[in-house]
Amino acid sequence: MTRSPGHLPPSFFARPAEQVAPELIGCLLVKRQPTGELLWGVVVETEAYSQEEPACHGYRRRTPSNETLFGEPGRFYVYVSYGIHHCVNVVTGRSDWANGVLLRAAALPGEPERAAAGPALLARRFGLDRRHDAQPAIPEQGLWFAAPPAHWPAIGEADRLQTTRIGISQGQELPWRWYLRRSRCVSRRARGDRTPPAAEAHTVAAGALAS
DNA sequence: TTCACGATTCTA
DNA sequence: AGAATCGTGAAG
Repeated sequence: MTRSPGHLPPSFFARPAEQVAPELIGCLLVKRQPTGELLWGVVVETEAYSQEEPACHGYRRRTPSNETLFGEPGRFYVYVSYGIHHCVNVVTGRSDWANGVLLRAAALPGEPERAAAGPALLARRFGLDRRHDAQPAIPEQGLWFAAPPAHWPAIGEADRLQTTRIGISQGQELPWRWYLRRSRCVSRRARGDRTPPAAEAHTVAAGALAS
């Protein structure tokens, strides 16, 4: 079924966003280019959103623009931010329940560290826009997630920092943001995080693997 | 039809 | 710290 090794199946996303979001850290976002080449990056920062809290796009009502968030898990939900930017989510949970994980940053092999440091930059780098909205995250569609290669060092609880979400005015108390501590590709570090941002094992590993 | 507001980013 | 910039939802 899975032609692509490590492909995260739709069932992976059929759980609450706050459960999926931390597990997505370290996974690969992969896009098959028109040329056939693969563009990929390590997900280093995510946020969870859920219908019952006010920061969620599905908090108020179901509309044409947030419809995907209410749909099947395992699809991309792409929305326009500030009229200019695009932000990419993967839908989680179950149908008829607005639930999803925002992809906030990724580390790309052989590219500037901050090329995808932020949700809009990530979307731009991967060339994603509203046309990708509602698209299933499967290899057959050309855009999907893969588990970290088995020979990479496993990411544990201690490698992730859990903190509050960014850029929202409501629901700021919820600790629903996670990022890879050592990564330099994170959009913004949490206040009080004094982890030396020097070590970037996974970024380096990614670069090495690409060559 | 009009208005206010961002799940952001870049610059000073 | 502040501006840029425009799609979208709620109000009128």
